[in-house]
Amino acid sequence: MRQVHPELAPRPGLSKAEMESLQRRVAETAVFEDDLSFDPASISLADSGTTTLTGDTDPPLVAGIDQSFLDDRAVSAVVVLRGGAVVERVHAVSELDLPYVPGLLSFREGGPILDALAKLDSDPDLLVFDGSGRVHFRQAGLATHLGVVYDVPSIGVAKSLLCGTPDEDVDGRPEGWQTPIRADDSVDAVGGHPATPETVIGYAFQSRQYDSRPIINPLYVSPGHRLSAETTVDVVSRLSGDYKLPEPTRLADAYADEAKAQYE
DNA sequence: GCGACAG
DNA sequence: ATCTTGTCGC
Repeated sequence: MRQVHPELAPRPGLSKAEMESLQRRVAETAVFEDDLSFDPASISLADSGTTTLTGDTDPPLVAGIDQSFLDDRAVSAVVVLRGGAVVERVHAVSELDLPYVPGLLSFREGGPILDALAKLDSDPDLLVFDGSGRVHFRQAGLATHLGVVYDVPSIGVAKSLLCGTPDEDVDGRPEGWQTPIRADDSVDAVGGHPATPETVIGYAFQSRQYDSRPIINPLYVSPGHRLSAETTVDVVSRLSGDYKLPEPTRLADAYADEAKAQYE
């Protein structure tokens, strides 16, 4: 996978103001509408090989990315799926330069993730990140930032909401439920277009809800790059298996822990 | 000053 | 994110 915009890659040593201005450039470059090389409906977790008889084609390559941490090092893991089959796994251990600061996550975790993605042989059609995409103060969260660097369709899947306002109360919703997340005052304009409450920057999505106890919180999904908010939820639902997190993310999460164990 | 915040 | 025992349920 080649970086189309290496000049926009998160790099260490920038001041807070420089990081924010780089994020504004990323947001200007990002495309929040569908520009895909595959049909979203072809996304599936079913193991479907090529069926010459019907002319079926292989499902798209989807990469799940997640990290685990040791002291001041990050273990970045990437798991690539084609349908429900794992076709490649890579990981990288990198030194962390910055602390976690809300809104600047891509500068702490982005570099380490690029280290892992550089080891990838396959060329994913879609990147699924653990964190926000467009749901971000400058509409340039981790998923947007790295998706733009590679100019590959990307999605952000977060377990909590960074900013924006859900249309409806998200508590105790049934499986499959979803509601738009709209821009609020904390979300900056992009491309001369102000971010108004009409701007849908993501969706709250209840991927799972077990009959029993603890009410499960919804996922907060948002476009990273080259997908609309609507297609983003659709794709995440297609990538959902038996757990709360979409399968690529869940497998990357497990692999990050597995790899981490080798270094401690 | 208050609020409030991905991983 | 990470530190952690037990506990409920399929």
